[in-house]
Amino acid sequence: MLDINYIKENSEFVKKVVKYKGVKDVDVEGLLGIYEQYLNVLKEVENLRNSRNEISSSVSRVGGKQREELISKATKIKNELSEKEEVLNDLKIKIDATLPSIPNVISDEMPIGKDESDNLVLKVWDPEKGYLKTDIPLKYDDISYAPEQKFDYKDHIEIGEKLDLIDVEQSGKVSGSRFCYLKNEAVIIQDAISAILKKELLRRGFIPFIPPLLVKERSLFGTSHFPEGRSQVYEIKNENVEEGNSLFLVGSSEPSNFSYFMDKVLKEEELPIKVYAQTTCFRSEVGSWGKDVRGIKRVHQFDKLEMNCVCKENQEREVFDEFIEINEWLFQQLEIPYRVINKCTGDCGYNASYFQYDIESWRPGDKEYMEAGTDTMTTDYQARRLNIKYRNKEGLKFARTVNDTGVAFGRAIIAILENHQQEDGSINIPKALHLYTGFKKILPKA
RNA sequence: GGAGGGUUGGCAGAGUGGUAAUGCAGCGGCUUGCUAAGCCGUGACGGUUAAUUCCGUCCACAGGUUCGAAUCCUGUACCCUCCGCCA
Repeated sequence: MLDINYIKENSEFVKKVVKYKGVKDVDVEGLLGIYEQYLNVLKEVENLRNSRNEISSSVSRVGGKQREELISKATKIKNELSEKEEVLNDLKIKIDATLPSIPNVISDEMPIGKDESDNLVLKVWDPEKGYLKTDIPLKYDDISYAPEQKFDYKDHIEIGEKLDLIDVEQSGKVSGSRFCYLKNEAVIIQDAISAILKKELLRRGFIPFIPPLLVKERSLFGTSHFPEGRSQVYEIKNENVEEGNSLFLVGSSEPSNFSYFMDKVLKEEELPIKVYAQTTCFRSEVGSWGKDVRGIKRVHQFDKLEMNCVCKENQEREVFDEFIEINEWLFQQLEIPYRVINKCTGDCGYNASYFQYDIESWRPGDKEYMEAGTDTMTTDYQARRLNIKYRNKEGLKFARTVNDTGVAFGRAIIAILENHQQEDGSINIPKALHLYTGFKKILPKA
């Protein structure tokens, strides 16, 4: 959420950002108009309250007729006040309904563009060649630099079925479309990736979390997943939920993790606080019917290790850079070709985004780069909504938040199966995982 | 599922109808001959002002009663204790 006074002072910039991000049904001028009205009524109300308070405090000091007069005077003010307060309240409700839908402003490093085709490719890495020379500006849609096909590559679902790693037939019977059973070595690979990443994160001073996965509305509002992304979220609502209140299944542990700091005042010296949480995530995926229907790329339930950071002003860029460095480190460990993308205004996810990178891994099975993780700076946009503050010499300040997909396991497994497949149908396991998998190869079943 | 207690500033903790004590921490200042010190100031948010000016709001949240509510009434949320049931 933006500070309304910031919007007032930077209205032209905010209006531009709304346009660049393609956010609909947001009227910045209208909001500022209502705010002006609100301030006018607020002044009247405060003046009336002042008179009432003055009279009231003198009532107890006098007696008799004088007292009667003061009380009747105060009663008159009281009636006038309640009318004005009603007007004030209505204006406040309008502001509260509109203000959260104003998106965060953007970094001057964020490219301005309509959709993903305007994203910038920052760097490309290949296990055999290392970083590619990218002196020519690379277009998002141009994937000519992707690794060469040495034989006829299969996609992960074909590999998964053949090697008995993925079963989407039975999950269809059990739970419907877009679920899966992971089996055998696929599960062990997930555990191994988890192990090497957690080791690295602990070395870097992260705090491990196991957070709640069912949360109240406030948490999802706080990270700006609500109200915009409400349809993406499963609502748990029946007589078994306490006191009839709905709970929501998180689509990422980000809301749970940041909500740990909700309504807290942190000490300046304890920042930055970096946490990670490996959790199951649930997404309804409405509106993406027909897209990525094959396999486990886009499913209703998947496991993810999320990295989050609460920090102070001026620390956020350093954290953002560390997060993407960790993402790159992991994919290099897994020996998977990837590229790093600077997301443009039209494709930068939710309203909180100030600056955002994606890491995309190569999928030889479908000949595409696939989003594997997102690193986002949100300034104090989420911290305002969650009321996360820290104290420094100047007083209380809103904290900054940075979030990043440490690893989305399903997609990492897709990348490993597809990139490390051999012509004989086996899969080579990246060296970094050997200690944890206990095997170096997945062999075709007899 | 049943019964009871509770929620006050960053933290601790008074206050039961007249407008939020006190201690600690943090921050600012003074003192530095009295010894890991002492003294003074300082809650948050909003509006307003030349201003460290003035005003308003805030005692979990939302209503109500009252000239006036942390205090009385109603509802809700959350925490704790005990009983029951169960993993």
